[in-house]
Amino acid sequence: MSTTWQDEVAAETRAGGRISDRFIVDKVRAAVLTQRLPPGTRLPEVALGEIFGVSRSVVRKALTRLAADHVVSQQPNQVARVRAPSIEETRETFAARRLVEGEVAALLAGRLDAELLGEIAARVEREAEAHARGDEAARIEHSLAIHHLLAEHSPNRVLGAMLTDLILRTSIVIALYKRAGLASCYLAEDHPALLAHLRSGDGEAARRCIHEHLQALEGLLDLSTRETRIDLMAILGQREGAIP
Amino acid sequence: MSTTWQDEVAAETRAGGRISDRFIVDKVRAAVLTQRLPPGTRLPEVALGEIFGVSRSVVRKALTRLAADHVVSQQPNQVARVRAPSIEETRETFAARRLVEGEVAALLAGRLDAELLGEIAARVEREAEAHARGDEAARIEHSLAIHHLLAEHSPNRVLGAMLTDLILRTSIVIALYKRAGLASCYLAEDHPALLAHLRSGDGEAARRCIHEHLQALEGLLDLSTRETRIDLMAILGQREGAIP
DNA sequence: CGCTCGGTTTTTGTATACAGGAAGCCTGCT
DNA sequence: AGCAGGCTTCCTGTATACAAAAACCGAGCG
Repeated sequence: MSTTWQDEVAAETRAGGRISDRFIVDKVRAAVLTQRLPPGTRLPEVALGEIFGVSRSVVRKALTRLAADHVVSQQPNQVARVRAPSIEETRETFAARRLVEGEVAALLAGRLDAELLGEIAARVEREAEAHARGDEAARIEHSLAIHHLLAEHSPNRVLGAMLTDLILRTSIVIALYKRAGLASCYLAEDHPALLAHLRSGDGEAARRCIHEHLQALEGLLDLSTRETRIDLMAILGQREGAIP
Repeated sequence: MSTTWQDEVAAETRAGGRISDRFIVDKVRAAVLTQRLPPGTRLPEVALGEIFGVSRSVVRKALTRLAADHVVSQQPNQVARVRAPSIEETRETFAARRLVEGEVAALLAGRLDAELLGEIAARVEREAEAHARGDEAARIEHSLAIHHLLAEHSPNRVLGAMLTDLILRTSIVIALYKRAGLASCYLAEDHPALLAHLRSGDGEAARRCIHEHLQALEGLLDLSTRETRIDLMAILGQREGAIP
């Protein structure tokens, strides 16, 4: 994704699609996830409007939705900024996701049809391949897809929607707090083990598996309280020109 | 609350406050909770704007936020309508709340300071009094306050925010599906028992208590699948003039 | 050198105008 | 009478203009 947003807008309009708030939400969210938009980045409405070729009305709607998704923070009479979840919030988000995704996995175990199981199995395999060949972007895509499949097919759709939200939020903080030296947050055993439990129908094992998986993932992050780099960035940080 | 919205607007402006989207959100939400706005009610932007004395911009923002809270449904190029959660969604909402509020209660047990415990105890007492004297509105207010106190003071604020949302949603469906003959959804033993567990610090007992409480509450509703009264109302229902 | 005060600039909040789509309605035909 | 088609009317989507608030910048002073 080395293209600029203007290029994508041009491609979209050529393809006959109108630029709507949803388009903007997707692009900004993707940019935050890949850290092309670092935390604290200012997102003025007019600037975004010019980039996407729409008026402030559409941009405002998009920003409101991004705020509801906890991607940006919107305070009255102030510019919207890319949110920088604190270390504490990061821990709490992981804890919440452990609870919710564990329950979803437990509900789902043994109830998956063959097609869905196959889809998950394919993703698990392709994730391992991507990791082996060092393609981190592809690995993340497959890993996210696995968890999104669980969320989308949750028998309890309310929990499923909550899980979708939590997956996004954890992805953001993983990008934020990934230990500098670490090439990848990959745990080779976890996804295959989860798949096995889902297939065998052992709900409690699936729950435990999810729990440990997320615990391990959180452990790979640099959540040292001493170094409050992020808070400083949020307070001082008005690095401009980051809009590309 | 027998006053009309126009009266409340007049009172607010006299008091020096501007009418903002938040004001509208609160009023509509309250009206939905008390069923002054039945499910399916149309909420055209211009009509709301005239009632509250603001332009469509503000109304739109309010409606967007109400949609994010699952109070109204907004589909492209269609009027916003008061949402009518299905029976299935009702069950799923209760299940989600059992999971989340159970965890919050377990986290909270034994960690509450004396002041908060006192506040909860006072609410429990006043709820019983209100029930004894047949003041259902006051009883609901105190009951909601108890659960909101748990949500607000959750050590995990992410879970706390999720619980706040679920409390609202369950309140809506309780109002919707309350068994016709039932005067009140009151379970005399539950809140005092919860308080005792929170005080003693037995987290698992508190979780179980919440679980059973919510299960009992759900049992008091009329969720018979045969009678799809609500779906019909959502489909046919465009009873107008229900705005005041 | 640091701080404060005032003006300027940027940015959001709100209202309004116009265009497009959906729903309802009335007429005319079968 | 029932139904199809077109028309009118209502309602939302988007753009834009103006007002108010906040942020920024620089001069003047301690």
